[in-house]
Amino acid sequence: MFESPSLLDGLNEQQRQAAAHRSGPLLILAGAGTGKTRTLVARAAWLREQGMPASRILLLTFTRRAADDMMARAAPRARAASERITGGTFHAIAHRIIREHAEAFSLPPEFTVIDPSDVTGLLDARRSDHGLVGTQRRAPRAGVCADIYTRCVNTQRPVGDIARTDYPWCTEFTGQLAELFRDFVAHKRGHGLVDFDDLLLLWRAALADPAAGPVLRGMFDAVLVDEYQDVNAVQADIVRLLQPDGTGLTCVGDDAQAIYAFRGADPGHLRRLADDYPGLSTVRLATNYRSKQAVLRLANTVRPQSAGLELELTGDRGSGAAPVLVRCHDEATQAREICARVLEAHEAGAELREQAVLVRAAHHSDVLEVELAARGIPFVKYGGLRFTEAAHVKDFLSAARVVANPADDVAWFRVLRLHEGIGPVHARRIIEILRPGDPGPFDRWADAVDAAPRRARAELTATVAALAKVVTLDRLGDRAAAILAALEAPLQARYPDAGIRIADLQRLADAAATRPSLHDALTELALDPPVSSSDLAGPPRLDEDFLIISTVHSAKGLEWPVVHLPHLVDGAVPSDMALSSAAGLAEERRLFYVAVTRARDQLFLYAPLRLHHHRMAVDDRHGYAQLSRFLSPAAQAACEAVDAVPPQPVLPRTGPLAAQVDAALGSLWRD
DNA sequence: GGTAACTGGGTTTTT
DNA sequence: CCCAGTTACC
Repeated sequence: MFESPSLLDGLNEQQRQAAAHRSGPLLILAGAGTGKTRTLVARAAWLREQGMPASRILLLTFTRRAADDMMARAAPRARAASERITGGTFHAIAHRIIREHAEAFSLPPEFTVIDPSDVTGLLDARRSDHGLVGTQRRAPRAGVCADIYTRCVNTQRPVGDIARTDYPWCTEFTGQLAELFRDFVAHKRGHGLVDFDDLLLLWRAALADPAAGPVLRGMFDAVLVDEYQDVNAVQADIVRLLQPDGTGLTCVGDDAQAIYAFRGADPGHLRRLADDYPGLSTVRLATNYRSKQAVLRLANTVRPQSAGLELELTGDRGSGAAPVLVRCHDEATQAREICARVLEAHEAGAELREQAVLVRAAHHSDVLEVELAARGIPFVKYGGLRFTEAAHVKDFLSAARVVANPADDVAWFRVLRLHEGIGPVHARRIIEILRPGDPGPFDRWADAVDAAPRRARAELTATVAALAKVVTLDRLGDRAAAILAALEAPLQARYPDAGIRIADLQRLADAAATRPSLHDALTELALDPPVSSSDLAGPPRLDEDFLIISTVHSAKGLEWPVVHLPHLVDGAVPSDMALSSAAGLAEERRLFYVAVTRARDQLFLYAPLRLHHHRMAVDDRHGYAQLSRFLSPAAQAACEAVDAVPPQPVLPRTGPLAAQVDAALGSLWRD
């Protein structure tokens, strides 16, 4: 059979086999750096060449960035919608479908998508109604309730089950939790609120529906799923419902890179694909095109081997330099060592943006960030706190949501509380009176305002009146600007640095104005929040160069010529939160594997041997940390170890200096 | 007496 | 940022 030479050119034998797989369910087991994106892009191109219209190909990815990247590579010059592949995260695609057919999902067309912090807030507000106020006994807090809820949904296991296995200290509250969750769901339905989990549940329900299912299924002939090891039970159901016989199904994954169990993901779904689809063909990609052999040597000592899906990476980029393990005296030394090596690599020709510092937890880079700032090394941090989590951004988004969906009382709560003199109690009372219905909340304001303390009434009324007027504006840009104008006074009163924050929001308003609708803008911001306010200004200019700091989770799927991995001590990597269970520890190991395999040429590992707030049981008095247990003898043999000591000797203990100072001061207190 | 505002200590990972 | 405990207002 003749194939277009350009299409499969440059692919190796296995990649080609996967890209040009005829028909029937296909699983591509792709180790790190084995060209899986490339293969997936080639497969989409091949399907199109076989005559499948692009619009009938669905590409499900883990992040929106991955989807955009792949779609740009699959059809770089696609203009018409029919030439474009449908791509995005499960959540984004679900939202697109639900928004378009809100009535079919029995949702009001103005429904709003709430983010996890809204969910926590909502649960917190209703917790006391269900005997979950832990003054005497330790009742689960709002955050824990939210975790249990989403875990139940995403693993599809009942609350009692989840409590027993994952939250044993909450078992006595199972009954109350169940009631709370029932109430929570009813509340969401009653107020046009949809959380992230609902997006998946609704899509799945529609696919399973005898009437709607065939229509939704019929939209796509081929379904390509990336990072299949990180799907949860609901997502796995969606895939099965989209492709009941698997004719057009392609899944790509690597169970050694499963790092989202905490979110309900289960690599078991990857392993069970063969049971779900008896005709499954499997292709293994094991040739690594990313990393030098010396990096792969370390990676292979870390990679967990699971039955049936073994994979040993082999490279084709030459041997390279052994990873360097830098044992540092303490965290400050670690920060200096990282800076020194970043600059050294920079001197040797690696731009700052070709280097990344990957951390287990966002705060692991705190000391480093101070050091970088002091040395004038620019950096951008990914993961950790997001732009939309900043207080003023939440304020603005809440105001926008009040406009978009006046029944959204989570948003009302925040907008009301922004005003001086309004705390949780007054806000709740006002909302009680505003309760949606006919007439809507804006028309009931005259009654509700009486529930506010006298001194807050004038300002509140001004804000609400300004927001009510926004609805009458047509253009999205005008709406965004008017919402910001409505908030200006309370923002000024609340934040000492209001000027900077309002300028920030100005950019947000401008960015939102480019979206098709306020709902789309809000949902996009919730599902895929920009990592920093500078993100809104578009891609940074080419001449700007900065070091990347990222959590390992956010670094998934990415690569850099030079990678720095700090905090390789037990309690940090692996995290002390995960030490108590074998499953948790296994996930930490996979996380470390993902981190190591991000490096193309050079890898630096850092272990601060003395930590300030080290909470390990071992020899805690002196804060000495143990080298990460993942640095086995084999792993250490793959590295070159060096010791870094602080530049200054530690000062020996002296006499009672403070007493001497006090005595000297005493002589000053004579008149 | 009931609320709001302030203070100090702590923080895994995210669609 | 979030939470708990405390102080300071109405």
